Amino acid sequence: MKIDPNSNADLSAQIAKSIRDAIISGDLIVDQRLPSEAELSDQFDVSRPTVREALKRLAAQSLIRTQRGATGGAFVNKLSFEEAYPQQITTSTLLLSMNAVSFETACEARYTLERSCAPLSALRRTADHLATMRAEIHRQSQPGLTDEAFCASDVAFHRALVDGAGNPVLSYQLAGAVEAMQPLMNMITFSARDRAKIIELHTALADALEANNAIGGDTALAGLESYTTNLAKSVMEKRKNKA
Amino acid sequence: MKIDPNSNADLSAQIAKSIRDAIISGDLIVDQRLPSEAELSDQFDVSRPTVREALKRLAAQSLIRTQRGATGGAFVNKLSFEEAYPQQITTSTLLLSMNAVSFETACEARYTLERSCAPLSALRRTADHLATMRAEIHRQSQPGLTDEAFCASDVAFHRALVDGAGNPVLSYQLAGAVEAMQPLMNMITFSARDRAKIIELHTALADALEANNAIGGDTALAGLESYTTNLAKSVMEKRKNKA
DNA sequence: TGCCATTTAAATGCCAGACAATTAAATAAC
DNA sequence: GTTATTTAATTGTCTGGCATTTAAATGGCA
Repeated sequence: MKIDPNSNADLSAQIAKSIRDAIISGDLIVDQRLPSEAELSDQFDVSRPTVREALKRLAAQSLIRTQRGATGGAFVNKLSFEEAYPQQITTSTLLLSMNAVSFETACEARYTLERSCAPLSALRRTADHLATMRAEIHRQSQPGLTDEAFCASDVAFHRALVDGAGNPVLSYQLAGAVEAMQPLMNMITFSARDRAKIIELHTALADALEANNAIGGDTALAGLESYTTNLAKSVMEKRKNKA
Repeated sequence: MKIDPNSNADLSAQIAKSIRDAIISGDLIVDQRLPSEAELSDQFDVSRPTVREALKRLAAQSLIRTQRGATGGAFVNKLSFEEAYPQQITTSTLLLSMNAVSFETACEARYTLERSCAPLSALRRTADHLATMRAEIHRQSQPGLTDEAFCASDVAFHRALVDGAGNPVLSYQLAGAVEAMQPLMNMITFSARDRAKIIELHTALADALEANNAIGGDTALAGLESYTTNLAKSVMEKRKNKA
């Protein structure tokens, strides 16, 4: 583990990279204890605060966890899907909002990915997944629901669909695509008629999955995509005309 | 921006969360300058090193960038797809290796997602994408190629396929799924016959995309998936018998 | 006036040393 | 043998300082 004095990166960034590489390459394995901060400062020939900054960088990526006390220290963290989810969602959300991704582009990505999960979900969804979807459909039909709550429920519904495929890698990769849409969806005002149509398509989707009907699921998702896209388009146009 | 003294999290973690929330909510916008480290220590009533640890956490997530000098400071960073790619890939790779995800599961996720991109790619791929795919096919047929280089070229080929869909959100979401497979693929030894078969399927795929033939592309990808899965299965069995 | 060199000030990068808080293990007391 | 106490190791935090970088302010000069 050495440091390049010619690099123009911060010392803490270089140290973090060095340790990160060791984790990725397998030189440091899960639950292995890193040297103490004092030892690391010696090894890298930097001060303890600098080492700490490096460790915080790694902690921010959930690559290590720290424990205080006598047998404490920094340990290589077993990155779990649960931990990775929120990061994935945060990053995806910021990517969309900061890069002015159009509603169409984001929507296309989301539905393209979801439609690829639907056949697997039709095959493997459990009763639990179906129950979640039905519950969310029921919530969506509540009259007093705010637009935001409606969108949140929509996300929960679609997450259940994705999880139904029974592939954690797939669930992880899609978490960003599905959840990051919510801020965009929140910009839309849903009329009672809009909601009824969406609920109808959600019901058709749940029915298809319950019947292990992959083609029906795909049809419903395709319908949702075109309906959502058109809805967004008309809302945007109305807003433009007003302004 | 306040801190909860009852939380058992590090001060630097709390401060990082506070600033991160401000960025996500839009209270801090892209390129906006954060208060200086000294000002932040005053505002949060902590020392400068603690503030710095918080800022390093945010820097590790590419949420801020820092500049030295008179008009320097920490600025909200415009998170770009280019920056997000490596993080996504690192996280995906570690998730697979640390959670003992089976080859089948990872492979299924990868090909499921890729097959969803193929129709769009058949529609929109540019000459550039096709050229990249052809070049990688050519590289794959070089006799002296190591298994690792073969896999790396495989990844590049599939990235071109995904990028051909012309949807940056899709490219980003799939980067993890495609690239994270490489360490798993590297565990396989490819015989000349294996490579020939894979190159044949790659060629069929490129031909289909060139002809805007979505169905042909899907067929080739399905063939690739089953061939890869079976290949991995037989390699694993051989290894098991040896041991 | 206009241009160039110098100085200055503000900010981050880094360091040394110290103390507080936490925790497990070693030790002592009963 | 069990419980209470002490001890030592480690991270968390603070104070204060110096080095480095950079843009802007200043000053000198034509």
